[in-house]
Amino acid sequence: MRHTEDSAAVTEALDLLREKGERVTAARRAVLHVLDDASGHLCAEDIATRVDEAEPGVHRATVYRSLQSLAELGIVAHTHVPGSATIYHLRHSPGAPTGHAHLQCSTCERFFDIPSDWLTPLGDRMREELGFELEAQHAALLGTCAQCRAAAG
Amino acid sequence: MRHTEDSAAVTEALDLLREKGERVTAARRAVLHVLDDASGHLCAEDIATRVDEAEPGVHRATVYRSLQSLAELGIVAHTHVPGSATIYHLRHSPGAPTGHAHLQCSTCERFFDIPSDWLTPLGDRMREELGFELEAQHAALLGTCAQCRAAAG
DNA sequence: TTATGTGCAAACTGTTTGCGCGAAG
DNA sequence: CTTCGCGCAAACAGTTTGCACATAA
Repeated sequence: MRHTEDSAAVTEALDLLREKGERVTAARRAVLHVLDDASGHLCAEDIATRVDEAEPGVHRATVYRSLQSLAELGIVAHTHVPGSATIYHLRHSPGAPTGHAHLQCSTCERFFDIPSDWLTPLGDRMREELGFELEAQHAALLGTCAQCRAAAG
Repeated sequence: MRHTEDSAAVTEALDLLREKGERVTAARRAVLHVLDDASGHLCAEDIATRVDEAEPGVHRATVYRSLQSLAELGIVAHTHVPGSATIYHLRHSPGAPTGHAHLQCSTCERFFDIPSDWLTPLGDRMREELGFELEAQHAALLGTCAQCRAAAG
């Protein structure tokens, strides 16, 4: 096991694991570190690659299982991306106080974050008229970004 | 080749194919029939199954390819569904004048349609503030439906 | 006749799972 | 010491692709 210093966010997450009676393992610690370091959003495969750099020998399947349990515990959040891999990030990330929804450009495939509250009026309407509770951050929205629109004319 | 009567929508689609110099084949005709008959939204596999009933021997891969070309021609529309198969429907369907966006319940997996214009204010904001052009119908939104919310308490 | 679409099999990506071993508690 | 997580390999779903053959135009 590697003994890199755990950041505040990671320590918090590990404590939460222990509290819930879950085990703290090298793999889970490594996954948390990767997510903590990552500025953007990473898919499981990317995470596996980086985990394997820090903690060689950790299997991809383990990364998937770790992400699953961490998601169930509410430590990480995942966003489904149409037509490609699910992306993951730490839930109570310092940079994101409100929570954010995800936009993906269908052309260049880049992601853009928007504050969740942009979706609040829509969510309200769905609740009122359909009784449907929207989870704004759970699926990426598609469209075309400014750059690609300009490029396309 | 089967000689079932083509509906107006199917005839229109086939004409469009010819106009564009694309070939009218049994497989494509069958795919269009299935989409025309279908009330709800079907994934490629479902379409393949139904196509095979009407036109035995049509390969799944052909259905995928047909859907692809029909989508490029703007005859069918597809919606990516987080975590499962892409769903397809006829573009200028008689029942859907405005176009609709798709909601999926994460619990029971059922779909709900909402008018695209519910997303117009959000789309406007994205365009103004980010230059991002939202394609509201291109990805399903996730949440929890009234029934499942009630069931969960 | 000739380009385009098709059938088939095989690859591919993203993800899950059954099994026995190993390590956290 | 016991249970839970892990590594591994294999399976899975959804989709795409290279190739040779068939067929719409």
